[in-house]
Amino acid sequence: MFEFLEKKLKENIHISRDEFEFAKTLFIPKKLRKKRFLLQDGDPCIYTTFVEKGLLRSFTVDDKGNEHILQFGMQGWWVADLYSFLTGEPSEYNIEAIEDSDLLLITKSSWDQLLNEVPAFERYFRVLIQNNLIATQRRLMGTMTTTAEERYNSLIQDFPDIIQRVPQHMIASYIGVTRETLSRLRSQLAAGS
Amino acid sequence: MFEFLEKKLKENIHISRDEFEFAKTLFIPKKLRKKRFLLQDGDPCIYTTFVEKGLLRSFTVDDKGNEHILQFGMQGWWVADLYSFLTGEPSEYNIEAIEDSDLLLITKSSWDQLLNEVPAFERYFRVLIQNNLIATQRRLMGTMTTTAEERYNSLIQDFPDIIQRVPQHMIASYIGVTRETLSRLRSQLAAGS
DNA sequence: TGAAAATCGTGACTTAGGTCACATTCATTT
DNA sequence: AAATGAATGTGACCTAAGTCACGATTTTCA
Repeated sequence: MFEFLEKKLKENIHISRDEFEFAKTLFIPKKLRKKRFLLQDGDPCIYTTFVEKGLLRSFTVDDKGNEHILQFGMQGWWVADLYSFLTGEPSEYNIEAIEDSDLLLITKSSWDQLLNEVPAFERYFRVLIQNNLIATQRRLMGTMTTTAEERYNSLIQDFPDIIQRVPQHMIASYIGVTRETLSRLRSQLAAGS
Repeated sequence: MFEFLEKKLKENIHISRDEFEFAKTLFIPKKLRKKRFLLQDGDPCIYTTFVEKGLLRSFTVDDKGNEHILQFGMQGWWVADLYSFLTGEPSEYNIEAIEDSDLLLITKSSWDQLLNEVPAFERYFRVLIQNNLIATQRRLMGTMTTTAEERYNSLIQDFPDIIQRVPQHMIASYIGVTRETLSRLRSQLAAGS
């Protein structure tokens, strides 16, 4: 149940066996079946989630009922609404399983305890958040400087297998266009090659 | 020269006098005059910068020569191209002073030293980056869910004084529209009230 | 102070992507 | 196996924002 978490931690930091055993006591294993929700908007995001296996997405729903995907959470990734997790305020995001998933949940108080008692975790999360910030800044600038087609191509470049695992309308809502636009774009790409 | 840095640190973490004195030795004070550059794209971003006084902006220039602003750096903020700073790769960003500014620069190796020798700084930067990530995620979702007008209103809501200090075409390139679009938008807002 | 450079406004036209509507295929459940 | 719902494709039309062009005003700095 903790294989992938252990692997990911050891890629980034050095922790002792005792520290890892302690960490394991703070996580809550959970299986989440496809199409089930881990978080619904309006509720506070009380867990940060590590994906041991499967695939999640976090997304908002706007006034017109359109979904906008903030993040796909693949194996080895962390998923949460950070703001709600840190403040306890109601979340504006939903988190849903795209595939049957094995998750490791940790509450805010356990997380605080982990950071306080195992300084290596403080560093681990700093690096994690840092990389996430870099990626999010890239994506933000991408929406300002590139076309929908370029963003689609970047996505399949960066995450080739996501196309196989995720329905197209979710890809569309991740790159920031409607499903119709992505559909047309793909048929143009297919014709042009 | 270190007044504002000290203030900002003490808002977030507890550090001893000795630790702060040590930290001070790692920073390089620099005055940067209006319109001068701290970083030009193509060069590696060798410093992370704390703004003691003044105003910076970081921005990219796309193929057509249009500028896109990632960040304004006001008093008490940190500015860098994180990716380039961490990896040493050439930066795709420029950092320029919008006003005459007093800066505190720190190199990667000094920064590493600071994080290793004063654990409170590890936490300080984790929290800083965390808040930046939350804000950047908000801005990203904003570009997908809101109109240019709403983004403009949010900006003047969040940073009322920025309108006075920054030329309009930079505001436009921050919210992700052309200067013409922002100009028209403003005259509509003025007419409608 | 006087010339050069920035900045801003605005009109005419173009365009990428959105909206709405309907049809088809594919998957899921009972 | 039938049926319901999810996912995709595609045509016709619309709209927010971009592009290009020109003038006017304001700053900057030599």
